[in-house]
Formats: sequence, C-alpha cells, structure tokens
Amino acid sequence: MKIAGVSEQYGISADTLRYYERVGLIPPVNRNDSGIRDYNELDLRREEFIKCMRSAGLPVEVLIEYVALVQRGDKTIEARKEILIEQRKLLAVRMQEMQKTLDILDHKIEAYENAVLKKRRK
Amino acid sequence: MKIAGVSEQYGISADTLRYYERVGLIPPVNRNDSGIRDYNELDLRREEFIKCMRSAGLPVEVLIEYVALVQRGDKTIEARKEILIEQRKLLAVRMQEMQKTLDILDHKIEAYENAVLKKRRK
DNA sequence: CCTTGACTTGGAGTCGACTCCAAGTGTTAG
DNA sequence: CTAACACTTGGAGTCGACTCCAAGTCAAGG
Repeated sequence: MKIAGVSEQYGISADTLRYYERVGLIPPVNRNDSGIRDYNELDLRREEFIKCMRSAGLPVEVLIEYVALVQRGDKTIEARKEILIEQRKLLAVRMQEMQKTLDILDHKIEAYENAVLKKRRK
Repeated sequence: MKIAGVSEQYGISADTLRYYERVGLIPPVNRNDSGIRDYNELDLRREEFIKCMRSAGLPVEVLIEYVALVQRGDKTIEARKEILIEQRKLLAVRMQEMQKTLDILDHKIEAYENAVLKKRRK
C-alpha cells in the first residue's frame, strides 16, 4: 500500500507518516523499484499502534525510544516493559485529572440548566 | 496574595499567571499602590478553575471566550452552557481514546511480563 | 544610603508536533 | 508525446502554550 492509501485508511496525513518515519517512530518502510514507499501488514500495524499511543498523548520522543528497543531484539524486553509501565502510570494520572474536570463541567452545565429554567419562569 | 504566592500555591509559574491575564484567560487582577498584583479570593478561584480546565486539555482560546462571556453577565448564560457542553463532549471522546490505549498498554505489559518469566525459566 | 530581591513591562525565544513548500522524478491517461 | 498526478527529498514555517529576557521600579533590612 502506498502512502496515500495509508493516510486515508488511518486518518494520518502523508506528511505526518513521512515525519514519523524520519524521526524513527517507525522503522524504514520498504520501497518499490521507483523508490516509493510500499507499506506491508507489519508497517500498518505499527502505524495503528503509533496512532493509538499518540491519540492518548504519549510523547513522540518516548515512542521513538520504545521502537528503537524493539529493533534491538529480545534482550530489551525488560526495558520496554518499564517504559510502558511508566507511561501507563502517567496516562492514568491524566485520566484522573480529566475525570475531575468532567465532573466539574457536569456540575456547571447543570447549574446553567437551572439558571436557564429559572429565567424562563419569569 | 502576590503573584509568587499564587504561583507556589497552585503550581503555576508567575510567567504563566501573567500570560493568562494578558490574553484574557482571567480578568485583570487588582493592583496595590505600587502596581503589584494582589490576588483576592475570587481571583484564586478563577485560577483554580483555569488550572483544572487546562489540565484536561481545554484550549486556552475556548477558555478565553468563556471568560469573556462570563464578564458580559447573565444574558450570556445559554452561550456559556453550549461551550461547556461542547467541551464536555470532546473531553469524553479523548477519555475514551485514552481508555482504549490504557487497555492496550495493560495487554502489552502483561505480555512482556510473561515473556520475562519464560526467559527466567530457561 | 545602598544593596537585595520581588515585582513590573513589552517583546523575543522555545518546545513539541506537525505541516507546508520547492524542485525534481516516475507512472498513467488521453 | 505530453499533461496530470502521486510520489520523492531537505528544509523551512506554523501553531498552541508557554517561558525567558532586559530594563526598570519599589520596599525592606543592614
């Protein structure tokens, strides 16, 4: 699959896909005879993983480090696990903050709802 | 309370507090005779609100709009409510994405855990 | 009196993460 | 044969949100 197809399928711009590859967020993608990227199944799964991690706010820098470890093989499994555990922890904290904010928003929305009703009753 | 105190109490840098005021994210804070900011209770509650909203990723721009509406009084209540409902919706979506990522991280961490154990058993 | 340190301003700089651009090459449709 | 179009590269530009800087003012302690 060429870059435009991947871009459409995952909703990531071609520029961003090239950027990801350039900075090492995914390993180099194979090229056809004209030098054009030809994404295989593994590449696509990688893009999906990256998309998922990025959507949750994991920093590009951390993901680069993780991907580099994957490339170095089984001896890096412990290090990779530590990275994921750390990021999982940070993610859980962010989600807690967001939950707190969500609750406050719900309170405020309800308060505004009541204010609107009271106004209408006048 | 002076800016340094607020900064310490809320974990927001003095620069950021001034920035928030400059762009209209909070209304101008009163000054003492020497022109130094003197935050009152209301100002502090505003900072706390902003801190909470920002920690959940609500854009500064949206908050500026919201604060401007608050300044314009009761006739803007409906508009404010709409903003909060919209942001609440976006927040819920982001949280869902994060939950999905969290689940995947948990799966991966568990898989790594098993891989580590298998290795040790050799 | 004078230094120290917290504050003031306007404006410039930084950072993460893209996003866009110019110039060039290769494949395809008419 | 040529025009259109998808792709390539390296590098520059943008955006949101701060963060830092220079130059100046003021209150308090030694």
